[in-house]
Parts: sequence; C-alpha cells; structure tokens
Amino acid sequence: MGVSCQTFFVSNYELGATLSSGQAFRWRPSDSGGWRGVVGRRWVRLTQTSGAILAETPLPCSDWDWLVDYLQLRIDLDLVLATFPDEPPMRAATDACRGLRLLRQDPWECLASFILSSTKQIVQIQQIVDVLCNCFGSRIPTLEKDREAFSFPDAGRLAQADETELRACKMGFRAPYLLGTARAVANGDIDLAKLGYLPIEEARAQLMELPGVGRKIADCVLLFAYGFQKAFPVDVWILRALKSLYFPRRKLKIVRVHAFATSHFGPYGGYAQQYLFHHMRLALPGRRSKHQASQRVAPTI
DNA sequence: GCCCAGGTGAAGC
DNA sequence: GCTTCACATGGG
Repeated sequence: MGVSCQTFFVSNYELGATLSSGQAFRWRPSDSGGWRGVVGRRWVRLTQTSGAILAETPLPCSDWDWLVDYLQLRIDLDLVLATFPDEPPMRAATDACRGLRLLRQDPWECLASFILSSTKQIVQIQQIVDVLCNCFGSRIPTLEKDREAFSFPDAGRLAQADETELRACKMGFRAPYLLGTARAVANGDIDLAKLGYLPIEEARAQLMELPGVGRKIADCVLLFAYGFQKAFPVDVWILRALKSLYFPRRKLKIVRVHAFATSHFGPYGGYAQQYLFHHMRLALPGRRSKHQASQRVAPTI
C-alpha cells in the first residue's frame, strides 16, 4: 500500500560501519543484505550500493528530511577529516575505515540508550534496548514478513513503569537510573528540546543532573543526538588508547584527558573519537581470545 | 569460576 | 579533595 523508497547518492559513506559502531543500537543486518532499523516511528531498510544508499519504508513518505538528517547525508566528510591531527594513530584509524559518520539521533532515545550502556558490551546494549522496545514501545509496520518492530518508548511511557518492570528487561542496576531520568523528562524537570540551543557546557551540566548520567554518557548524547561535534566521550577503551599513545607510563587524571582531547583533536574531536573507537573495535568482534581479553591493553592503533 | 563490558554514585579515606 | 567499591547480567 504505502511503501516508499528513495535513493540517496553518497560518497565516502560506510553505512555498515556507521550503523554498527556503537552510537545507535537498533540496527541489524537485514536478510536482504542491507540494514533494518527504526528511526522515530518508522521502520526502515537501508541498502548501500556503489555510490548510493537505498531507503525503503512501509509508510508513505514524500519528505525524506528525517532520514537525511538522521544519516547526516549533507555533511562534507573530507572537510571533517582534514581537521584531524596529522599523526599515525589518526591516519591508521581513518585509513582503516574512511566513511564512518556520526548520526543525528533523537535525544531521548539516545539518552535512554546510553543510560543502559554502562559496563555493557555493545551486543548486550542492543539486546536490552530490543527488549525495552518490545515491552514498552508501539508496534510499527515493517517490510519483512514475520518480523515485528516497535518504536522506542517515549519518556512518558517509561515514567509510568515501575522498577520491577524495567528490571525484567534485563537492565539490572540501571533500572532506577532510567526510571528516574524518564520521570525527570516526562515531568519537565529537563527540557531535551532546548538543550541543543545552549552552550555545550550548559547542556552537559543539565544532562549530568539526571540520575545515571555522568560525564561520559552526557558527552555521548551531546555528540550523537545534538551534534556538538566537540564532545569527546571518554570510555574505557578510549582512555586506554589515549594513555598508551600520549601519556605512556604516567598516572593520569581524567580531567587531564578531557583537556587534552578537546585541544588536541580539534573542532571535530567527536568525529575523531568515533574513528579511534571504531578502529579499536575492528580488532575485536569474535577475534578476541581469552588471552587477549585478560591483557588489559588497548589494541595497537 | 574468572574477568570484562561505550559508567555512575556513594561511601571511605 | 581523591580512591574504592557495589551495582545486574551475559559473553568469552
């Protein structure tokens, strides 16, 4: 009935890397070879061909701005890459994957997802988000038979849940954090729609008022949802990498790392961070032996 | 069984 | 102030 599809011509866009690089958690490889996911209340299938991305959605669609914005198709990546520091680690990361992009996600979904991310592997975050959407989201139409999909539950819906229901979604100790934040958003203690217009420091401070949101998760939301491209999330992997690359054998305070990162990686530090993060992760999935896992050393970059 | 995972908040010095 | 620890759950 209302099926819509659209082709977007792109260059330097690695769709798979972008959708699976740990910034969004609702994309899976599709049976047909592309990627299936949910953006807002739309199920979408994206397929990359040479020089283009094909988008298919079961709902009628005449205006594709929502997807152009989500995929950040108008970004001139070369301009971004040119601002990176010219040094071996960055070159290695950009050589390994030219075309990794930052998405522009819905702030609430991004915030809630990253609250669930703490001390979880990306695969597990995906699983938790899946269960959460199945339990609390609304069913939406798909283009794949026998595969149902659900929207990401809004803050108001989760605010009505109780902690036990959330824990049933396998999120463990994160349940009270998500619940508290959902209630703060739902009752207007914080206005997510306004954060994007604030200076980054103020937006970050407001996010960090929320339960379960510290510096790292706040930076993820600033970067992946609001497009503050200077935001530089420092997780365990980035921390190890920066230590071994720039501060070998020195005890390091985290504030020092943030100061270094913001000055060293330039105005698109968030992009640089994502390239470094993705590059490190490339050496990981499935290839990680018990021996390597116990070494506590950042992969060589 | 053990260690780790895109951390945070609270308790202990 | 800074350091240490608990917090659920699942994978390697």
